[in-house]
Amino acid sequence: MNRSFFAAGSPEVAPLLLNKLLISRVDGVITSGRIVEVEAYREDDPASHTHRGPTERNIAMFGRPGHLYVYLSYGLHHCANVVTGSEGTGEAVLLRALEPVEGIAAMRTRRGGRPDRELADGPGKLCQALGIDLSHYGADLTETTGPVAVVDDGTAPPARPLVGPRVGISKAVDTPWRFRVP
DNA sequence: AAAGAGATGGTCT
DNA sequence: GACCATCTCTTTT
Repeated sequence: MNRSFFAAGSPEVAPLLLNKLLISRVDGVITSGRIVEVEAYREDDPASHTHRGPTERNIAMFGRPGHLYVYLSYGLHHCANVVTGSEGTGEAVLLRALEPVEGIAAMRTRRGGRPDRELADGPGKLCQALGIDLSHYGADLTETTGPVAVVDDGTAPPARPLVGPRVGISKAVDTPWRFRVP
């Protein structure tokens, strides 16, 4: 993807990320999935990690767009975000679900032999399936030779994405910034 | 089918 | 010391 794609605000970029591919190359294994569910976050948003300004954890969200923000959720799971907006604005799009495309056998192994339907249908699950963790913090997603990348394979985003409230948050629960492929 | 609870550790107050 | 941008397993309808 061109870097300019990521320069708009997270609520604008989020639906455009639908149907893009997320590709990882970890331990020499290539796995990929189509992005089918996302959520937008930004600094003026009480539910965002950046709402109280830059910290060591969230600094990537204030960095250049098109890079990866990863954090540890509930001490157990990793969650992957695409940084958007201009540098310094503190916004990102959380990747919530993928439809597995490539390397499905490796995903099954990483996911402990769970049913295929549950390989990447959650933010923690997709990171486990693709092998994404804190070692990929800040990775350049526009660099296709890097460990993690967002790629446009020509599939257009849905004309009418499903829109709804975000999940798993306790503040700004009514802000409709979750987008899904129908 | 739905609801509840435990796991588990970093981050921020 | 409280609070999580979650997942899985167990228990209850």
